[in-house]
Amino acid sequence: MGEIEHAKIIRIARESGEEVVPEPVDLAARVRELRKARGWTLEQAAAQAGLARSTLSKIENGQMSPTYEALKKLAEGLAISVPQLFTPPSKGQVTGRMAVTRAGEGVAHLTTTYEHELLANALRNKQMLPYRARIRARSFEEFHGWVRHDGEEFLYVLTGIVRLYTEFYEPQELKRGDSAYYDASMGHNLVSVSHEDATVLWVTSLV
DNA sequence: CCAACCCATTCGTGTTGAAA
DNA sequence: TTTCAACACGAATGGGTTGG
Repeated sequence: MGEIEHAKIIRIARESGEEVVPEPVDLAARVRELRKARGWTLEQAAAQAGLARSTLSKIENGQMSPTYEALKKLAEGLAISVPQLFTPPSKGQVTGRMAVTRAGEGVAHLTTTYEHELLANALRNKQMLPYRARIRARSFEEFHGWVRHDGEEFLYVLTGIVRLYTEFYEPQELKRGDSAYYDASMGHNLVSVSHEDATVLWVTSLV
């Protein structure tokens, strides 16, 4: 049961990001938006792209449609790909997001094997899923098979001692301060071996 | 208040490629 | 070849802010 719940919160987190409908976006506005997002002036952006600022101005005002060469330079200067120039920005891509979660104020999510405290839960559409977990499981048998999902996972032991079972490696005993990083598509289950339930910081990538 | 500045836009010109 | 349209540039212009 535990592994199902575990997989579920990850899936929910993954799906909570709003889907972006690809709609035609006009290049002019997009370029200006990208430039502004970096806090650049026309001069700075033009220097980055290797274009004249007047040219960039015209592009942003729809007075000129750039050649493919200019588009390539522009994309390079803005450190993005050419296709991204025509892709409307996803909502969460706005720079400067932040979420602070005070100790013990994460969103609780209980399972038979783990007690999850989701951190930065207010932040939607994020690339990582951080949570603190209390490991209640004491033996591998408490899980029904391997826990596995997409993405990569980072694990840092906060208190106690855990044993990390993985599909392809020998079980690892990890104590406070130890950490592990692994592909989450590889089966992975965690149990406490210390007298008290261990707690760990887990970060799962949602990409 | 005005000078000095910064930034964005507009203007005038050179270049290039395609059509007549 | 001449003509025309479009791109790109630097210089000039205009709007807005800051400091004396």
